[in-house]
Amino acid sequence: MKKEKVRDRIIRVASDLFYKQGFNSTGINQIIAEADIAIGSLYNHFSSKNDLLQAYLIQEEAAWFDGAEKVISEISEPKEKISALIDYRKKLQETSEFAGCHFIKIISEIGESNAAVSNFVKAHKMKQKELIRTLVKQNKNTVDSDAVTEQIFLLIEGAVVTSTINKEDISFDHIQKIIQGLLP
Amino acid sequence: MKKEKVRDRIIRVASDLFYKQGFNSTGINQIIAEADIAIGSLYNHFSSKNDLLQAYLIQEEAAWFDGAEKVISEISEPKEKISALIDYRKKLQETSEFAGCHFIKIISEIGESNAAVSNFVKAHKMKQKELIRTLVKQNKNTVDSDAVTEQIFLLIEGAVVTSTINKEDISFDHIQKIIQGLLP
DNA sequence: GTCTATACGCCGATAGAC
DNA sequence: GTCTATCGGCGTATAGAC
Repeated sequence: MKKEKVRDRIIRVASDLFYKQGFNSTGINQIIAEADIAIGSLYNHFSSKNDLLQAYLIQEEAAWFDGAEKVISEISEPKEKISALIDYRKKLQETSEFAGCHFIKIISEIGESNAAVSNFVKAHKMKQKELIRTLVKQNKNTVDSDAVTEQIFLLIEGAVVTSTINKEDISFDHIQKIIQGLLP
Repeated sequence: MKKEKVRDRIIRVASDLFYKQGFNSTGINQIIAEADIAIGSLYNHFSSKNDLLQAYLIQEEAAWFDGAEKVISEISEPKEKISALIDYRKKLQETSEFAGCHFIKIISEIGESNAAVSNFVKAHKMKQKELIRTLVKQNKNTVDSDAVTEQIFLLIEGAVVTSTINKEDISFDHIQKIIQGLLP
């Protein structure tokens, strides 16, 4: 196995800290200490903390879709693919100890103060919705695909924030039932 | 009209800043500058920034329920009360320029680092859900009140976070239709 | 109970040696 | 390309005068 590159280690450490304790609560000094590098090395790879934030978001988006598509591709029935997508979100919450959605978190924290980040998150959520729409349309006899897509998307978002606040995953079980009832 | 007390002015200014630019991004110095007081006065009224955070959350919860109950009490039909509650959330988003839910925001920012805050937010969301449950049960011929309550709650939470990211209120129009279709 | 002055530490970022 | 040393500023909080 190839040795992990310095840049990758910085992103990995920073991602973990940004996610677990928040972007503003994570200092450069903590990142370099946990990554076991000097501050000069960090600024050799990233021009600013903001630059590191963007790398973090790009990496998390890639990981999110890689994981989602892997789960979906293992199943043939569209209706079951949608169920698997919800289980995927549920599992992400469980493995992170209900730390929540990376993208909702960062928007909650920085608001509209950084347009690049706002736009990235907006685009990310749109891509998530389009993935749902694709699966809904693959499902035969769905009456109003767009309305069903919207409802599924909103229920998932609601379940994610609710499970983050309550530190439990029962919301995902609720929406599984609702959504399976929605689909023919 | 009675002159606004210093303590109230501090809470008002701090609340606005915590909401609009985030808790961690708001410094004590900014609060005292905008409230036009000295730092000694702030620490005379609040023992720490954390103490001020708690006062902020308590005040926002009171304001939320005052506003919700006012809107609901003006209507007699339970089904229309639920519709009015959704419009209330929509209006809150519009008047804040889609700044989002105070409680989801603070949890996203501080995570589980402050148990008092986590528990307060969890209890607040439970109260919101119980308000919905009361209205659902008042509506005649609802088949499974608890399941419908859960679904309405999750759809509203999903609409709030989605409208915050997209800076638009169309999600509320979507859930109005869905929820009106759910209720007999 | 409001004020000013200040303590002490961490913040992000840069300079320049090697 | 990684390192150490250091900058200027802002963070929360306290002391003590009035």
